[in-house]
Amino acid sequence: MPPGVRARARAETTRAILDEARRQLAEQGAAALSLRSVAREVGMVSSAVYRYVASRDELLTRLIVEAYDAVGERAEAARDAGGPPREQWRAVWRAVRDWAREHPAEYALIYGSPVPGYAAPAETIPAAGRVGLVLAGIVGEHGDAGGQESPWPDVLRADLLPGVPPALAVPAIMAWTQLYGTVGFELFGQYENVVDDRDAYFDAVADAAATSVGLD
Amino acid sequence: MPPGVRARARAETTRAILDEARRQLAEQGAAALSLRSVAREVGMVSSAVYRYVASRDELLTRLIVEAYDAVGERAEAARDAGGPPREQWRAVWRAVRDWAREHPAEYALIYGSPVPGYAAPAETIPAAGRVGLVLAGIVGEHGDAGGQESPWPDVLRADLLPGVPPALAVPAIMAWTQLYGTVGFELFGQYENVVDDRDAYFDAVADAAATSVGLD
DNA sequence: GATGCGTCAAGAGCAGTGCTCTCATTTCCG
DNA sequence: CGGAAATGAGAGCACTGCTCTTGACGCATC
Repeated sequence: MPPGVRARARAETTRAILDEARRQLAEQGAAALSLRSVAREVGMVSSAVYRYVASRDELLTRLIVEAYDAVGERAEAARDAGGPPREQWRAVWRAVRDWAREHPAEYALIYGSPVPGYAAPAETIPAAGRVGLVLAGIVGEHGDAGGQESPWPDVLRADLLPGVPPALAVPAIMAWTQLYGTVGFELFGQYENVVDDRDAYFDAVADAAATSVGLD
Repeated sequence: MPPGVRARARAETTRAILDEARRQLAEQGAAALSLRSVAREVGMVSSAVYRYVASRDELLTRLIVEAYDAVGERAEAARDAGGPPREQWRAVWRAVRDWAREHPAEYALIYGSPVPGYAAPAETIPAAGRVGLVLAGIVGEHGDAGGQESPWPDVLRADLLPGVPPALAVPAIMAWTQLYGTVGFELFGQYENVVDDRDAYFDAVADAAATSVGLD
């Protein structure tokens, strides 16, 4: 069965709407994203857009999933480029940072303050975990806990990071947090007049984090 | 000269507007904050509010400054409660986290994604630095660099953290970032299904950070 | 091949927003 | 006391998300 003219047109229109929405998101941020102006730009009347997208919130949800997937893909590609563990780790960190700097509005959408009145629906959850999985994978494969008992309290959900030694689980979560904290602070201007050489600082943070999760 | 009826009324009206705005911010978030509904609630017509607040952005700016001051005050109070350095450090961390959990919308306003189209004006800068100053103060007073050369690249603005040993400056910035990263992740739901015991986890992070900046 | 079902775009309309302008009233100060 | 400044009210503009109705079109079935 060929998709049929109608199905094809629908797919194309949907794509056009999402693309235009992402464009506007990138240009003016999530709060300024307007269904009406997306419609205008795509060349239809606002009410017609509702045939393709149930609401403004649903449009945002789709953009969120796409963003999670985009950064996740970049992180996975960085990991797959190989090299020694520490280099892999740094490559993934850099990939996240680079993606964030290329797509600040999308980064803000997924890691910034939640859009008010908007609760992330379930379909975003798997996409949201991809970067974390990549980091956990590196730690699980190459992290050296030093053969010690875990000095950390037992605070994580069980089976959260399979393959990661218990003594490295908490450090891994801390490192994951540090990654997004650092990228967020840089992106949202908190390092203005604080950190001069952002590249070098970021690499230093990545390296410190690598040490904390037992790489090398 | 007594302030006069007019000046007093003006101060009261301004206060009422700001209070109502903060209430709405707390209840529905920054994007849902509407000058018109603030006006309604305060009991005047929307155009009259513009006699007190130049624009919605200016209203947000005032709320931002008040929020920075509030969390800064709490952090200073925690430091001033005394105790050994490590305890002081943890108290400040907890103060920030507690304030954030009590005022999530305000926290999101100052540390979340910037409201689109909104650039933080200069008057927010001093207020924004208060918590960082508190942390830097503790490190400067009690941080022990171990007498070593700084293994960190020279990436920070000169004279940024007076009194802090050079070897501890980068760790201090990293710790400051980690604090807000951790609080933000908890607040914005990234630890959902990840970290079970948030209190214990947070204390563990605070402790690790304390060690990294040479406390004890 | 004609027909009727379901999808689709368009338009009008509702309630809300930020912001500006005008106008009347009130308070203050010389 | 009278003019100047400050204040509040109202109308109005251009915009938003979203709903409902109306008319046209593609397409599978009879």
